[in-house]
Amino acid sequence: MADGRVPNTPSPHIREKRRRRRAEILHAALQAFRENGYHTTTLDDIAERLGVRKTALYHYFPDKESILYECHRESLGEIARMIEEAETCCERPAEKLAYLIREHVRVMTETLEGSPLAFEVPALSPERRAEIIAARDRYERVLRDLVLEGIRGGEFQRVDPKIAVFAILGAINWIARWYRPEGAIHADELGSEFADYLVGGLMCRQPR
Amino acid sequence: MADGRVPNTPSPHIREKRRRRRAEILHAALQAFRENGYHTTTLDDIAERLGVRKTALYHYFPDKESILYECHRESLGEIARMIEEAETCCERPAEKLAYLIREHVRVMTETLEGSPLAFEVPALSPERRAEIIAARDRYERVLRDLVLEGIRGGEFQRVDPKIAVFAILGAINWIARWYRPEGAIHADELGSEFADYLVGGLMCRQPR
DNA sequence: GGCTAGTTTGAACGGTCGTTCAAAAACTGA
DNA sequence: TCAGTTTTTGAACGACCGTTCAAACTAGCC
Repeated sequence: MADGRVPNTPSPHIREKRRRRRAEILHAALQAFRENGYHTTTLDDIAERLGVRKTALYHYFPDKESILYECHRESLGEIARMIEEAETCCERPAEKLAYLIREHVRVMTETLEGSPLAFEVPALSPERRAEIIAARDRYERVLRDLVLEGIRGGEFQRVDPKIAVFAILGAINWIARWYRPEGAIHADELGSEFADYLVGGLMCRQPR
Repeated sequence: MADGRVPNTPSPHIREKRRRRRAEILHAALQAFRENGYHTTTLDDIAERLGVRKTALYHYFPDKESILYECHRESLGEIARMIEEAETCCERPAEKLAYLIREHVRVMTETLEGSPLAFEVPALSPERRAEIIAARDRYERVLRDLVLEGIRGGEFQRVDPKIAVFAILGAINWIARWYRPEGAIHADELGSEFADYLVGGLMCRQPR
């Protein structure tokens, strides 16, 4: 018993299988959160979508909150990726901003399938909430700097960047409250309309 | 005992006192909902703010959900009043829309003190939820018609009215997520900036 | 001052739901 | 096929919290 054996590191196949199962759980949870919100979805709800008992979930996540937390981390990862891409693919602030809006809308509709994740931050423990909020703040700062840059360059009107960015994020996050994947409004059309509207509202009225 | 006496109708003074107490409870509840959200605030939380035990609340409301429901009704009442005023005080669609946005922002910051009421609709029972959603839909329709009118009159760009209105309401409702009464951003400045930005984004770029 | 109606309280109940745990089942790899 | 590991299960616990209720307290009113 007291052999010096290190716990076996699992085989790649097992590892991969587990990773996929975790992703499945997160996906089921996200759907449940979308339909009922975090607090009213029970672990049974999530488990039922996977054809399994709720106790099985504990093999993958230590508690319910961790499931929510991982959902947040994933979507914030996408946002971060999005920001990097905006740097390389666009030049002017207006273009970058439009790109970020379109991509954020895409994340909302595709990855999250309209799940109101951003609404559930208060459900996290203080430490995790702080982490998620910090990441969100970094994102907001990028957007504010973009607006500021646009104003300084004479492209944008002299708005309060903070207020403008809150308006933009509000419009985007609110998507979770009405968007339905099977609905009439098409996702990429939505992204373009939002980008036109929200960037257009910033542009100076009389060009040059 | 079996005298034919009808249960006394309470005196005006008593009636008024009770009305005020109900309002106090709703106010305390609204603050609690703002800080913790509906599901995580307990009746104890609300009662504690009033220096009273939770069971006292049952003298005024039959259950927790009814408290949330009355909060919704009150704020929807304000919205309805706001719509009527917009009819009489403004002419052109752009003006009406700007007026409604400013007023809605005022309701969000003053009456609700930033409480994210609009986020808590799913917590209501099906019937009540339906009622609140119906009222909200009527409001959205007013806004959509306004946008449509603006487009037809050549004032606004040819956007999808549905999408534009969702963006506007998202921006406004999101205020509850970041606005703090004691914060740096002043409430009426906020309303004006929102109106300028969100109506401006709809206007045709090259006026005549 | 005393009767009545209005208000608050403390104790307790009961349901829901997250969580624990030991045992069973299914799967992996030789 | 079989030992070892991973995954799932069922039963049960326990905490939290909305709710009930009878009793105590308070305020209005003649």
